[in-house]
Amino acid sequence: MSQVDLRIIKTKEALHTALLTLLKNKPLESISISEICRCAKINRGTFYLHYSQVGDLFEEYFREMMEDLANSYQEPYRHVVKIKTSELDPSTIRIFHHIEKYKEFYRIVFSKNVPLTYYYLLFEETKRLFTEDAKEHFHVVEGIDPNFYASYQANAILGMIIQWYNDGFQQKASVLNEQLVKILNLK
Amino acid sequence: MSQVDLRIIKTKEALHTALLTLLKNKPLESISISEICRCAKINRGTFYLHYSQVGDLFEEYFREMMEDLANSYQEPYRHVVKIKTSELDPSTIRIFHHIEKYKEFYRIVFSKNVPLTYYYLLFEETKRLFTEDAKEHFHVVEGIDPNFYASYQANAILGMIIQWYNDGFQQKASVLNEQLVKILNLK
DNA sequence: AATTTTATTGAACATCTGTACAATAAATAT
DNA sequence: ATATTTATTGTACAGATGTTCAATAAAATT
Repeated sequence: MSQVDLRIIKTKEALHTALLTLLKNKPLESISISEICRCAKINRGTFYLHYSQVGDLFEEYFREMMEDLANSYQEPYRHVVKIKTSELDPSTIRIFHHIEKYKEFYRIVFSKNVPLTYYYLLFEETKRLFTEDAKEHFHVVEGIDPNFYASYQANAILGMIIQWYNDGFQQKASVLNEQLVKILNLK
Repeated sequence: MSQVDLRIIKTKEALHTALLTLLKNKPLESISISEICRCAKINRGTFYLHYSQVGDLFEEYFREMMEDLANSYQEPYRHVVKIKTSELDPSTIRIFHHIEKYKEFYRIVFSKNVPLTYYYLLFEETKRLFTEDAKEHFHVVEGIDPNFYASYQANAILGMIIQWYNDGFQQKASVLNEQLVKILNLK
C-alpha cells in the first residue's frame, strides 16, 4: 500500500516532463496551463486538482534543488563566519558551485518576470544554512539581532549571485569564491 | 505645444487612479487589465496602446519612488563605506526611512507573487547610490571587482529589509540603522 | 474477485487576454 | 477657423482561465 495514489504519481510525472519539455523552447512566464496539459495529455481540470499555477509545478523542482544546496553545505559556511580572521578557505564555500551546476535553472529563477517566490526560497535556505553554522562557530554579539545579521549575510551572497547572473554567469564559481573571501577579509 | 498629447496624459492619469483604487481592496496579482479599464472608464484596447501588463502601470509609480530614494541619499551612504572605522553615524543612512515612509507600497513590492522586476529596480538604485558614494570615499582595493563589491553591499542592506518586511515592518527605521551600524562595525 | 473509494475525464460557462481594424473624436498644426 | 494628425472607441475573434458537475475509470480495500 503506497502513501500516494499511483494515478497521482503518474499525473504529476507527466506534468513535470511536459513543463521541462516546454521550458526548452520558451520562458516560464509564457507557458500556459492549457499548453502543459495538452503536452502531458492530462485533462486541464486535473491540473487544478494538484496545482493552481504553472509556478507551483516549477516550485516542486526548486524545492528539490534546495536539498542539493543543503547537501553542498555540509562543511561549508563554517569558515565564512570567522570574518575577522584571514583564515578563510574559498573551497569551503559551496553555494557558488551549486549555482554553477544548475545555472540553466537559475537563469529562470533570476529572470525579472518570474515571481519573488523562488528568490525567497533560496534566501531562506541560505539564511538557514548560515544560521545553523553560525550558532556553532559564532558567539552572539551584544545588541545584534541574529535574524538581521543572518539576513544581511545571506542576502549579501545572493547580491553577488545577482551580479553574476547579470554577467551571464561568465566567471567560474571559484572566482566568486575568491571575491567573497577578499570582501570578507576587507573588514 | 506640449510634449505629450493631452489625451495620453488623461488616459494615463485615469489608469493610475484606477490602479490605486483597486489596490486598496485586492493584491496586485489579482487585478486584471479589464478591471482597471472598467474602473478608469478607458477602452481596454487603449490600455494596450500604452502598457502591456498591469505591472507596467505599477512600475511607473515605482520609478518615481526610486527618485525619492535617490533624494534621501544626498549625504547618506558616505559614512557607510568607512566600514573599518567606528565613526558611523546611523542618522546618515536614509534608505530605511525611505522604506518606512512608503511601507504600504513596499508590502506589494516584497510580496512573493510579484515579479522580481521591482526588487531589481530597488537593487540597482541602491547599488548605484552606493557606487556613486563609494568612488569618492573608498579607494579601490587590489583584486576586488567593484561590481561584485557593490552588489554585495547593496543586497546585504536589502536582506535586512526583507527580514524587516517579514516581521511586518514592526521595528522603527532607526532600529534598522543601529543594527546595520553594529554589523558594519563588527568586522 | 468483488466492493468501495477516489482520481481523472469531458463538457459547459462566464470572464480575461491579446490582437486587429474601421469609425470616431479630440488633440495639434496651418 | 480649417485641415491634419493621432489617440480613443467599439466590435470581433481565437485562445486561456478558473470553476462546477455528472460520468467514468482506475486505484485501494475487503
